[in-house]
Amino acid sequence: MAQRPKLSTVAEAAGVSTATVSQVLRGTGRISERTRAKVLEAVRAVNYLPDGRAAAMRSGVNREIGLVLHHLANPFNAELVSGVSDRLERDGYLVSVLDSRDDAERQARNLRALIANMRGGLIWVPASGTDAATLDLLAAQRLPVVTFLHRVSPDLDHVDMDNAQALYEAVAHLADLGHRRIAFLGGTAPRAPRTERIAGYLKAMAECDLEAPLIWPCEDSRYGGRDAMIALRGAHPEVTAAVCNGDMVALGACLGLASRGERAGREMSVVGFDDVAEAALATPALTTLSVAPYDLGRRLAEQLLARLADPAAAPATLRVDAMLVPRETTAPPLPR
Amino acid sequence: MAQRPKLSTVAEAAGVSTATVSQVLRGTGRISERTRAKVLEAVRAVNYLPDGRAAAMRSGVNREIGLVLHHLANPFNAELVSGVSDRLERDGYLVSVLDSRDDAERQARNLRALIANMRGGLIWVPASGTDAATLDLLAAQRLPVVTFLHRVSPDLDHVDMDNAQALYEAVAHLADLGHRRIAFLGGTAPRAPRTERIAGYLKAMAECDLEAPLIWPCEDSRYGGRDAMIALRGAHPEVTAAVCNGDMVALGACLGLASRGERAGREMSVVGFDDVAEAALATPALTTLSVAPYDLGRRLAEQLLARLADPAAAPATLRVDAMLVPRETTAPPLPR
DNA sequence: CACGACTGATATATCGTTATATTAGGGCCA
DNA sequence: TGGCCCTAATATAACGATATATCAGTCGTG
Repeated sequence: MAQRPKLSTVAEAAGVSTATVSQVLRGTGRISERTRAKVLEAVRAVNYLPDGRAAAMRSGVNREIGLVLHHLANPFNAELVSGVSDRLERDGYLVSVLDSRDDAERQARNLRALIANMRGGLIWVPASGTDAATLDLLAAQRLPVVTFLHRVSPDLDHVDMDNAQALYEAVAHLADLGHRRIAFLGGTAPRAPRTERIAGYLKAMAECDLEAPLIWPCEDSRYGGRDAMIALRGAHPEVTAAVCNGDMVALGACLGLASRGERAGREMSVVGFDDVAEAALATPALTTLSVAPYDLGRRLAEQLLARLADPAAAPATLRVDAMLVPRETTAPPLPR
Repeated sequence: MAQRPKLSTVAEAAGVSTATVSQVLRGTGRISERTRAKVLEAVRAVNYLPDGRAAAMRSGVNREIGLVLHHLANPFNAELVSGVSDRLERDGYLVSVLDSRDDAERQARNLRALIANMRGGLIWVPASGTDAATLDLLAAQRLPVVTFLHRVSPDLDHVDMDNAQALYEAVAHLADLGHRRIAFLGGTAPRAPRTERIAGYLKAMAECDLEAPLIWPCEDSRYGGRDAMIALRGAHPEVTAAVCNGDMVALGACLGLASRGERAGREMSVVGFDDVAEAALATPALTTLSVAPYDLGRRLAEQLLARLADPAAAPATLRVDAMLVPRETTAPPLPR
């Protein structure tokens, strides 16, 4: 059997030159209706699909975009991928996703591989521990990059959520319900999103005139949240509400309460962060801070398109607001 | 500032020819230690990263693999991605993921785009409604392809799980516990995995001498499972156990029971399928059929590597067994 | 000291496209 | 009928790498 059909295969089949075929497919140059039809027929006959690499190499334009995520398993990120893809596919780009699974070394490998295979742009949710060498490498390639969540360089476009504002809102909501002792649950590393959230938490605790703040670190997972909540209930029974560093922690916290025969929204109020699909469906449904991951993805894509359109523009920073979505895990505290 | 560094940039910096640089980097030819060192130094100095497209084009080998999934949001698939990536990255391949979100048209676009950008191979979990034109296109490119879950062509390597065996095992387990009326819950389309599962279910129902089978279709999601379970309990209160077409349906079913004040593993036994990460953590923990998605991904990768090594080999079919993982949602039926 | 064998580097063709220049052939007008 | 313009197609040179052939030297040896 034959090899993969190429431009010359089509040209032969149609009895014209390769240049003509290319012009027909690209819609450039002057081509008679008769030849155009002949060429298109030949394209169909041999099942021709152009080699984008060769085309990109010659023309210098590249419609492949890399999307490097720190953690694909989180449903939040799957939504984000959809938002990014839909927007970029609309403009004819191909988005390919890589998961660095929060491993800086894997991430560095991924980025190198993407650059080597010449993606035309990059949307990047950096993992913790991203090092300078990786950044230098990126900078040297002058690749359009938009980062999200964790800013790694002042030279790159960045989209961020207003973590402090979000936590402030969450605490204020709990204070309104009558809570006085509110803990912050989750995370361990002193990385940007968490420190900002803690700043917002502390600010709200101070301004709403609440009792002393309590920060309770734990792994950002369902496991971590469950164990942390169990430990917290044991150590500080006077705490009546917790704001969490992510929905996974919050859902874990609810499990922890359940394992003690308690219930989120009764003995203890719980607020999550992210609004993963599961949050609305859990029993009880989780009150959380939402950033609409699909829309966020769209905005990331649009920022990248803007950068591609004008590579010389000054680095932009977009800030997306989080909104409180009250559900069943927050309620007034039980009378003591 | 300069453009992206290329081979000639390095060559100039090192004062040698481009051919020499290429030979140093590829480790071919005869190069003195002195020049080698000089070249490597220059590579570092200009932050050079080779253009894989040009290299692939000239050398004819391609270390990019496409992974097209029907539904990335399912955590099962995120695990699968990890398994595939880890195995292929070990051999120096780059895996890029595309999510067709169960949309045949999007999937066709994705596949075309991947071929156009010359992936060297493809691991594919086909969406429902995959059409013949897409298959012809793939066939014409002679691209090494391994499919999973849903066989679309006898000419392609395929990895499958033994759905019938799995369901048989699930029903037998419930029968051992003393259940006599067991329903099959989930799915709507008459597609391969579901029909095979139903076949296994029916076989077990007959052979274990159980009451008449009951197939209750619903959307394969948490929503679908919840609503279906609520409806099922209303319509057939005599049914004491359900085997589900996926963990999402099963988890939804548990939510449905909870909303009625009932509990999976007490009023009703529930068995899932997939063993998503959440299954072990849910309350109650979900009994399910596991196919170890990470291992599965590894096997898919290995099948693809085998195909790449020998493109002429006859199409292979691998079958991976599912294992029952008993947890808390299955128990003997309540005495009537 | 002429010749071959070997070493270390370079020159050149090629991969499949696209961009640009060029050519062949009509038609129109002076 | 010669000159000019226009159309429709082709010829050719890139893009950035690699594979292969080739070329200078150096050395050993009869």
